[in-house]
Amino acid sequence: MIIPMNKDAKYDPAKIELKWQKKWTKDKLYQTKEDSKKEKFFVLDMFPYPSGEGLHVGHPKGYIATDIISRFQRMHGKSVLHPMGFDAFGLPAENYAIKTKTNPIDSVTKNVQRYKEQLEILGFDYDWSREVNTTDPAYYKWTQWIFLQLYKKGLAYESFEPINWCPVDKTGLANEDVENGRCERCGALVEKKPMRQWVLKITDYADRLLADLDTKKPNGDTFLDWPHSIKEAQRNWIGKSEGAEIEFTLKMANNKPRFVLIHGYKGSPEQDFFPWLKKELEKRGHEVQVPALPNPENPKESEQVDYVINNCTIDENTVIVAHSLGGVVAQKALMKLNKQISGLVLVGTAITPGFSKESKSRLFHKNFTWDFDYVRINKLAQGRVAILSDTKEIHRGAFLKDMAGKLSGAFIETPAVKEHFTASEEPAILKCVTPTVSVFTTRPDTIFGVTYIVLAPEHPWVSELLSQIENKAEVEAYIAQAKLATEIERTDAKKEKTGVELKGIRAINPANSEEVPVWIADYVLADYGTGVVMAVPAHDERDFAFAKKFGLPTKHVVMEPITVMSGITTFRPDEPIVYRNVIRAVVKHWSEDKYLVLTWKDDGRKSFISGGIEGDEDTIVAAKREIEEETGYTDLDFISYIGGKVRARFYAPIKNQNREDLQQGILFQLKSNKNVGISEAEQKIHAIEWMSLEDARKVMDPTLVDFITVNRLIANNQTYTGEGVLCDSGSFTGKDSGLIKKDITLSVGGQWVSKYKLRDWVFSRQRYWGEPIPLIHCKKCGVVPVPEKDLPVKLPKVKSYEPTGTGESPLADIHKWVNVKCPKCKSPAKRETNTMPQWAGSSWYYLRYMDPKNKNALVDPKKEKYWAPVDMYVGGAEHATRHLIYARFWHKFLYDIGTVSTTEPFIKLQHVGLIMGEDGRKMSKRFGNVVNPDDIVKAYGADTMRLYEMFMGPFDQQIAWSTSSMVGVRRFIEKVWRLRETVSKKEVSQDTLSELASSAAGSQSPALLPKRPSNSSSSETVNRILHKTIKKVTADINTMSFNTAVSTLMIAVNELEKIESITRDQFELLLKLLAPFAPHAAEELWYSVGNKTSVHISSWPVHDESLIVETEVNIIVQVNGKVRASFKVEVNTNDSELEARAKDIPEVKKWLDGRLVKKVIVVKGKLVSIVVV
RNA sequence: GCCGAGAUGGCGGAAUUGGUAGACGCAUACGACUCAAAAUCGUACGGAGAAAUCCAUGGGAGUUCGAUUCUCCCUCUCGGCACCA
Repeated sequence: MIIPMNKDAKYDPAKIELKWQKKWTKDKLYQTKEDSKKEKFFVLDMFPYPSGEGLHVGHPKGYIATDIISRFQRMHGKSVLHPMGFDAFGLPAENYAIKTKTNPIDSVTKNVQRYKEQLEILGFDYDWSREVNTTDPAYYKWTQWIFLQLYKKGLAYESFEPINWCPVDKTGLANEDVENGRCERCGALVEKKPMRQWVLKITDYADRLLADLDTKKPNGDTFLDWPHSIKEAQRNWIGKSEGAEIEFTLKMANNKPRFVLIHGYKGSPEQDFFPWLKKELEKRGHEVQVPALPNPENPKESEQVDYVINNCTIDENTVIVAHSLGGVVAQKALMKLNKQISGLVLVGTAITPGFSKESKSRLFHKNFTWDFDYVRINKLAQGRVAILSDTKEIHRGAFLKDMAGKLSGAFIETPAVKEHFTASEEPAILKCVTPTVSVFTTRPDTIFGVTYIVLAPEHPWVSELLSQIENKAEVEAYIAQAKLATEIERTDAKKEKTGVELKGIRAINPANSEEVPVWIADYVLADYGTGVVMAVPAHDERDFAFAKKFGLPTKHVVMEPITVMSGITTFRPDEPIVYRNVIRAVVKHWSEDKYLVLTWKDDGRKSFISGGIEGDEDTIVAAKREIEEETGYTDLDFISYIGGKVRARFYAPIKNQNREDLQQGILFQLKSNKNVGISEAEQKIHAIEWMSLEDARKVMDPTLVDFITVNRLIANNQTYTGEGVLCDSGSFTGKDSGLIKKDITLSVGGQWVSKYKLRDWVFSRQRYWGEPIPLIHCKKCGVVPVPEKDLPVKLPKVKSYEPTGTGESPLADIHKWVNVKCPKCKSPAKRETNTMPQWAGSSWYYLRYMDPKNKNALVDPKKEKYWAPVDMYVGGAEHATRHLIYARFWHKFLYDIGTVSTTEPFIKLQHVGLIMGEDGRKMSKRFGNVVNPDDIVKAYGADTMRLYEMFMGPFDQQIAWSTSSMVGVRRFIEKVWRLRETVSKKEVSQDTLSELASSAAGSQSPALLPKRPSNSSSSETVNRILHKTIKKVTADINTMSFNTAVSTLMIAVNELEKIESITRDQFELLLKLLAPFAPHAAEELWYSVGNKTSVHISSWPVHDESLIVETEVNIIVQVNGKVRASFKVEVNTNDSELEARAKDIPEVKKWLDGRLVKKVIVVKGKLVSIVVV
């Protein structure tokens, strides 16, 4: 595109830009040092990935901004660190290598070179002596070092769990690399594949990553000055939710063990927990025997053992639970019987005569023998042995732990309700003998509404229970199918729900002891929460959809907040309330899509049919009765209940009483128009009408229950997921659901916990072009870290980069490299062949800029202390939940091990809005809308491009490129150029003037343009213009409002242009303001007026407020809020005079004539607002 | 569905704590300069109207002397998350 430009202009960027770039480099103008006398400023760009395509015009936008900030801060006398580097490991370079069979090192070197050239022509002030490259072994030595530290702290672990696998790129992916079930890089559908991999425990840092987003400074500002949207995206990604973890006991229909409960010394079946445990077990359908052992006060071994053998049924279906000395009896009986049993639970049992903390000797010490064949006991109990120990019994506990070891039994240490398990209820024992599953819920308040529970198909219990499931084949088929489905298929919320009931297993709701069915379904995710959901279809949409599909019941336990009626039915607070259960019936026409609506004759309100339920009358019967009474229709079918229960409080005028109704909606359909008529009394009260639901919605009062009902019918919304008042919830009935969540959790023995959506970081890539993971696998020693002195583990050259898809990277074939000696035992071992993901190197690169050449440490602590943290970080918002989370995670870890001194890496973050193509689409080769910065610089100059990108619009906003609009900023620079000629001649030597002329393009002599006679050539006017500009530009750079900063400069130049001449000092002020934006032009002009050192190391001007103050202000006059006139006045004119002046203006008088002035508002220095009637 | 950001002339956008809506730039029109063109300079530039004046910041209400700005509801656009219990 050809844009008309001033060919005669003396401004020729091609002549000056390269010249200054060379000089700045030669002078090392931008090399920076740790200077303890100066304040530091660390301004950072997200470093680029050098692709083969080079930069397009959108990439430098952020770099221009940081360059402006960097120069601005340098001119403030700060020591500025503004570095640049390259992130070059990863798939694009590797895929290119595969295609061209070249070593990625070569293409990376070439691309980096090209990128640097493109950056250099824009005149950035990077300190290139600090350049880093993630693929440089001297750099990735430290990436590997960080991995080793993570490994040593247990934060890197080997896992064999199924992970996201991209079948095209043939590598595992982190959760963060998957977008909507597809590989973020290539778009292929991601599969679940079990795979050996290295995983970083980022979840250990979830809480801190979340909390520090909001950490406040002492002054109340948040420590992280980040865009709200990025913080929010991170919060979302971490996904903390608080809720309850509650245990549900499972009950099996088959394989019901029978229990023999054996009491201890001085015990009996009526004492301690025995009666309660017996009842609880029987409730679950178990047969229970509790023998009363002879002589409990003075027990003898053989007497008690024989009693058990002779009086109890002990076989392979028997579980023996024995308390205290009963445990000895049980073991002895078992040894004597020598028969297999189903299980043995020893509760606070006795082991030797000296087990108790009481030293006094007891008779039974002698009457019992204290030898046990633990191996045999374990065998007889089929390995199912559990030993319960009360945490309060420290002395006994030590013995029990030892015993558990010998018995190879489960040692369960738990606080008993009463010491030595002597309370009347000891839930720990029950838990031990009955299998339970733990559910996670954020709505424990709805627990009374649970009608089934659902396990994830992968839940470990499912395979454990398989033998006891009646429909085993069906369940296995479902699990197999769930495994086959891709992530995207499984997690599609719109998909119809699937699932299978585990027949023969029931779960017991701990809130009300109700038995509910147990299902597995793939809508429950194995790796979130506990992998088990308590389903409350009445108050959760997913549960409802599932319940509806499989015909599971719905139970409402939360009433919607009360609806408060008005008018004739306004509640009368002083009178008593009658509480009722009420039906609200909607009756559909026999042939049309219309419904019965009543119009109340007293106040004209419209409602559906309603009436109280009498006593224990059936709801449907009550509804039919009311329909007949109020409308006369009798021939109807029940269709369904409508939504949840709604509570309403109102005054019933007909009955003269206050009421609080708990309303249940019911839908009926008429089969015919059969009508028995209604009583005269009813006819007087209301009229009947047929309406469509939409019409009914329009005429019903939005505050009334009927409105909720009709909305539900229209939306077909059957669940109420909000908070409200509980009903049918035992002792919690009537309570506010939002307030008792924790109480209800504790009451069912649950705990209040936090869960996160964030998953651990899958850190292995089965690819070539990445940092080798510095570990060695030894057959004897297992996984052995590479000693730090042997770092870096260099990536070897290979012939084929093709990924293998086997779970190993192509490195596995480089035998020379793979086969090493174990660092520990020196026997033959193999290197880990997985490499690190692309995000590894970028997770800490900002630290290396502080000390890029250090061979002994990642960063010198002194240098780190000086430069950290990053004061300003600019980059794309697309990194919100990957790079920025990973880097924060590593940084916090490095803080924990003392490598860095701050808890957060980036204090201020600003994201760049994308530059789109001229067609509004993303700039891409594919669309052919890519604009190359080199071409733009050639045509307009780097300064024009810089100014234009800043002027386009708000920095963080996405805006389309427009080459034709660039001419405006180019004209602006030319204007500044011409302004140079108005600088008073006597202040600048002729030499420099001619020097400037000679550097100009073309040979035509510039005709001096006729100037308008200036309205004031006084220095004062110029100073006012300049100082206002200093103030605004300074403020705008600080808030990154570059577009208005540029426009402010334009305004200033437009104004200065009108003035005949300005002084050199004044012109220099302008150049300083321009310098960060257009560094070449500013430098050229700066030298041209006689300076010998760079404008970029001059000092930023400070505005003088006294020069800005205007003596005259414009006052606007409003009449009834409309602007009618304005006048100029001295700044300090007082209110009454302002009012008088305003009222005196003819244009104002016109509006005041014949009207009464009601009020006058005077805002000093701004306006007079007159209100008239 | 949930969370976040946004919607202002032909176009990109501006507007301090609510106080003259449309700064600055592009495009357009006219004029000056020129043989002419380009460039430059000047003038105009939201809509309706001859004018007075009226209407205009996605739509609708509200608070206020006064709303682009504050509150509520709705529509649309962009970004993030999404069967997260």
